[in-house]
Amino acid sequence: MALGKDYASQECSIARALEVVGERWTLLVVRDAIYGVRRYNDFLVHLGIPRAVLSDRLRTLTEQGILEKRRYQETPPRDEYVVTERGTALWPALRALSQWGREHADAGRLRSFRHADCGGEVGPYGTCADCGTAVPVADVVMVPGPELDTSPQDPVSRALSRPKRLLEPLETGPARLAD
Amino acid sequence: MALGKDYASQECSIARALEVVGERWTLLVVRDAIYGVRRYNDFLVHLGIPRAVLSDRLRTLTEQGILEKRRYQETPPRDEYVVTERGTALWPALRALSQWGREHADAGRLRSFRHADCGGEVGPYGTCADCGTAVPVADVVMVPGPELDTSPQDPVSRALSRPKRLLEPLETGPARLAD
DNA sequence: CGAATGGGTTCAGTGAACGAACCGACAGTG
DNA sequence: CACTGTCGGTTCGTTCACTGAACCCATTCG
Repeated sequence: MALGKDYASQECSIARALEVVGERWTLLVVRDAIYGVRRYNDFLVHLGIPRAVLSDRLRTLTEQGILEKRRYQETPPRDEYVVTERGTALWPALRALSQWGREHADAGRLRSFRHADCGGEVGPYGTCADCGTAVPVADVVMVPGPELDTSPQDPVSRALSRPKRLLEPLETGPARLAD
Repeated sequence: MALGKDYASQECSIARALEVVGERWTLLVVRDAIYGVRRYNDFLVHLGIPRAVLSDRLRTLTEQGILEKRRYQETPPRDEYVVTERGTALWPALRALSQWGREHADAGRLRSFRHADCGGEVGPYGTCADCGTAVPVADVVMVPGPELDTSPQDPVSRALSRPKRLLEPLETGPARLAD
């Protein structure tokens, strides 16, 4: 961890996890990656994070095998950051934090998560309220709630204010004019 | 959050949660509180955290209603910090982080969590592997694993290296000589 | 009396985060 | 060909949180 020292004295898997993803912004970058954000500029405008910090987090997460840097076009060379299996394994932790935030930090219903197969809501333990199965990340659909701002400025927030299956790449629209 | 700015631009319950518990050390303080640590000095020696930071975290967590400051003796005046319902509600997130740390950050089995009623292991979704029920925090027993240091120096680590039910106060032994 | 304990506060030094500026490669426009 | 814009960064000065050590006060033990 970057802040001065790590949690070396802690014999604890929570501390080990926080050494990897406990820095400021890191979990939000992973969250965005699971939501389908892949490009440097999309992370930048959506998070409002300083460029130097974003570069550092993307590099660290890539080194840790949580993201994978992938060239998606050659001229000009452009890379995207795709979340790996190791990264999607953080989804239960993020979902639990999201749940806690909803119930204990703002009380708003900004987004909800639903099971793609049957439409049931994903409950506090990650299982579908309707069919009871433990829903894998790829089968989760993020649905905007009533308290989510309906007219955000940046294209990334706009793309994330529509229902969207997790892990699928984000279509930010005005990226390549040829579309 | 304390580092320069908060995550104000983020319309996201994960960001709201991280504003409250996302600072360095904060989640480890909550973890210790759930493990049964209650006293300033016990947090101090177990976490190896600077005093000023610990004071700040305890004050902030108390203001947020995650811990409750409670006077347990009058002469001399002594307070303890007890985790509230709002604090124990963070357990699913901590358990998920712990799970990720075990599988993706160190591969060691430092501790495991078991269902007090039937002894079954608490699985990745917080349910008991044996009887299938979603195990509430108070019914979780923390069991030291094979890779945990068996002879730690400080009394808090020693108390936590024996099987122990979560939320129950820690007995650190040489605290009050009259016992 | 002197030493130890519990629960802090204060302070100087360091290092990370912040924001703004800059940069290089390329693409499209006039 | 020059101009403008986009993408993915790096560099740099300032600010601010974390760190470790020292200090403090009330009380209690020997």
